[in-house]
Amino acid sequence: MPDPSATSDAPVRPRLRFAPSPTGYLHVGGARTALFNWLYARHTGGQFLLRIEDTDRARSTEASTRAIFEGLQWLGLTWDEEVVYQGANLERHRRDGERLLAAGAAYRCFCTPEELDERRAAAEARRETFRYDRRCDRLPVDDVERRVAAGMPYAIRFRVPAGTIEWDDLVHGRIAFPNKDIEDFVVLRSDATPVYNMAVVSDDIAMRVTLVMRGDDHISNTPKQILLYRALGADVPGFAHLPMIHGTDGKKLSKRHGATAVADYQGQGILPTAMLNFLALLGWSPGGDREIMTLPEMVELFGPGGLQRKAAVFDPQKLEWMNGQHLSMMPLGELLPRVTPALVRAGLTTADALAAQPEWYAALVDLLRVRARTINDIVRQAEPYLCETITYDPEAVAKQWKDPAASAALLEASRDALAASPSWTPEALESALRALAESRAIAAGKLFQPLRVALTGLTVSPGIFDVLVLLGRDRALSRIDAAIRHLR
RNA sequence: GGCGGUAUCGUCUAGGGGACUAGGACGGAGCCCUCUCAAGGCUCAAACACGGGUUCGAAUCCCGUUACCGCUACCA
Repeated sequence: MPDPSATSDAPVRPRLRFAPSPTGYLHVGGARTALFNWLYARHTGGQFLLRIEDTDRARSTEASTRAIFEGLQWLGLTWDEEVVYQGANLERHRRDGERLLAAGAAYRCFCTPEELDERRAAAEARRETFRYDRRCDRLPVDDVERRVAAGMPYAIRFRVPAGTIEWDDLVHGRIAFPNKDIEDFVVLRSDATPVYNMAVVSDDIAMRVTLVMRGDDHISNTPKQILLYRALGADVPGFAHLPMIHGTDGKKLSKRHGATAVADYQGQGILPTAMLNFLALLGWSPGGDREIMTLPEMVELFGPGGLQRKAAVFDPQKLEWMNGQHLSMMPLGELLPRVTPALVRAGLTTADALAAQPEWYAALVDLLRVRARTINDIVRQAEPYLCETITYDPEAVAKQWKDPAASAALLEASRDALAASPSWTPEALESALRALAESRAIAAGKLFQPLRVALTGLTVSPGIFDVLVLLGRDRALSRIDAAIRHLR
């Protein structure tokens, strides 16, 4: 059996990259871009690479880089190979820029940024479109040499040839830009640092990226980049431009819209798998009515055919609903380790205490998760079962213990019926209480609701018999006693 | 302004010339279940931006218009 990778015509495995700038936290738009790149790579058996675009020294921070790693790790979007730091490749970017000059694809431009600004302003005042007029490209050779010899600073500008640049975008189909609309752009500044498009193309070539998948705000950068690939003699990769994510008001998602960092959602008790599922559906659909998916299912179903061209609005409500779905379907064994730290952080218990009674703990979470949409919801509901004393919710008292004397009497009867039950199981307790209700000719609910307040202090909880069992005989009976004392 | 992109219920979307009286989901309204709250089940309201073509036939193809978004730097 020949090794397929050894044959020269073996298909190239796709190589994709996620290339965030470390200028803040990992936001949901970036997370979705990462997800789509990751899904494509995993689906095709390709590679998913990570590049930190830290060339903007002023805005890049180490904390942001860490936040990106942590966000990606939390989501489970693992990357292949070493992380590439763009800043480390500055020398190559410069060499590639100079290669352009040497090859005659670019020229020296002695116009200063100030002069350019002036001309741009003047053109604008005349209501004309400003485009660099190539004056430096028309400088006589000896003039250029004289200026260089004199140490005059210059930028390196790419000479855009005539023609049209077009490509088949994986999400948009064919996109074309007439070259006349692309001005001769700077690739190396006068301080010899590379400009964004130069650095990106240089790195993507070096990383052997075959598919550039990114936000569609980069569509107009693409023709310039294609020009650079060609001038550098490199293969042009494929492109896939994903739609933006907007806030509820239809504008580009920003801090104004509240939580935009994936860490925010982590803090709200959203599960990574739900976050991923939700993000996947923002701009992609597997077709048909499929909505709830696990990560492996997404990997299997993912394809460029389902990619959307229109910007999507981020709807936190649907995210929460989806999280509830994932909360319910996730194996308890996976859920528990995520709930425990939240419970501990809330000061309701300790990890050791929970570990001491694993079955009880599992039963508790299993009961609570049905009516929770986030892990934080579970935490909010867990207090009556984890803490020794409870507080009575004033509204619950007002509603269910309207007549204290009558309520106390009812509780007393319930207490006796429960205490007399031969076993402390949901079934036995239920028949005990229902028999009591029947003997008194009252609706069972008239018994259950006041009892619920006595047991939990609240008007809402899991089924009353489950609560009774969860609390255990001693604790349940003593809480009823306490409620009776409170009422008298 | 120039260039590019986009346009199906409030939102996410299915749809890729006839199967569309346009389907699903979130959210909303209501009903059922029921010890509360959830979950679940059922029902209802809710959309093809507009105008021209092409075609026997258009949500689907083409062209305009409009609206929205992006880019337009020696930012990334």
